[in-house]
Amino acid sequence: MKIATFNINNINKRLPNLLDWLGQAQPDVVCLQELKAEDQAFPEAALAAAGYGAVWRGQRTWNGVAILSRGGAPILTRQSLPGDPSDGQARYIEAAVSGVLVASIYLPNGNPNPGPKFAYKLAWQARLAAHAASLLATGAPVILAGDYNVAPTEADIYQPHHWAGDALVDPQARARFSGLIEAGWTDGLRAVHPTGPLWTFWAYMRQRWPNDKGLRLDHLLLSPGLADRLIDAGVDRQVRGLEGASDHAPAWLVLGPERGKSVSPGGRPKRPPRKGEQR
DNA sequence: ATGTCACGCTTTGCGTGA
Repeated sequence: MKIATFNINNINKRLPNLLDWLGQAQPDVVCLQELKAEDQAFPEAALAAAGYGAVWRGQRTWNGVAILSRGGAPILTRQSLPGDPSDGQARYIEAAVSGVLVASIYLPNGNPNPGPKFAYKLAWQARLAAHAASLLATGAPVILAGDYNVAPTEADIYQPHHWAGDALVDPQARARFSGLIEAGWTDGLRAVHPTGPLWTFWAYMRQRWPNDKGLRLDHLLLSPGLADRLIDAGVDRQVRGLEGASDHAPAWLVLGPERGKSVSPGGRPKRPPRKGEQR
C-alpha cells in the first residue's frame, strides 16, 4: 500500500499536474491540502475518471483538504479536528481506507510570529495532540499525513539562520511536533532516511527551487502497528520542477502487508526496516 | 525587507495569505 501527501495549492489550477502525477506514481491513498476550492468545485468527476474515489472538505480561497483512494471512496469518519467548534477553517479530514484510518492535515502556517495566527497554530497543534492521543489509545492503525507547516529539526531546512523567528521553525511549534513523536508516532520519511535533506517545499520566491533551497514541512506519521510495516518512503521532487507546479512536492511511503494476512509474491513475508536503519 | 504566485474585491490595480 502506497500512501502519499501532497499540498496541491489549488486543486483546479493544478488539476493537470495532479492527474499526471497520479498516473505515474500510482498511489493507493492520497492526502491533499490547500484545495482552495469550495465543496461544489471539487473535481470529483475528473478524479473518478482517473480511478480515484474521494472525500473532501472544501473552502473558498483558502485551506481545503481531501483524501483520495484508488478503486473506491474512503469511508468518512471526521471533517474537522475536535476541540474548538468555533473553528470553521477546513484543515482536517479523516477516513477509513483499506483497513487504515487516514487523516489529511493542513496545519496553520502561523506567520506572522508572534500574533493571533501563531496563537491559532499552537492551539491547533494542541488539539491535534489530544486527538492523536485518543486515536493511539484505540490501538487502530492510523496515518496522520499532511502539511504540518513545521520543519522539525535544523536538518529540515536549507539554511536555518535565515528563518529564525519564522513560525515554520519556531521552538514551540517544533516542540509540539516532537511531542507527537514522543507520544509514539513514527515520522515515516525520517525512519527510512535518517539523515540528509528531504525537502518537500520550495518557496516560489527568490529562485528557491532552482537553487534547491527547501524545507521539509510535509510529514506522514504512523501509529506503532503501521510503523512495523514501513518498507519505503520518498519525495517525488521532480513534480516541483514541472510547469505550473505547486510549491510543495508529494511525499509518500509504502507499507507492507498486515502481519499474518498475506505474504509477498516470493512466499516470504517482507521484513520491515528497523527503526533508524540505513537503506 | 526581499521575492513569487494566485485570488477576489476594493475591480483592470491592490490587499492578502503563504
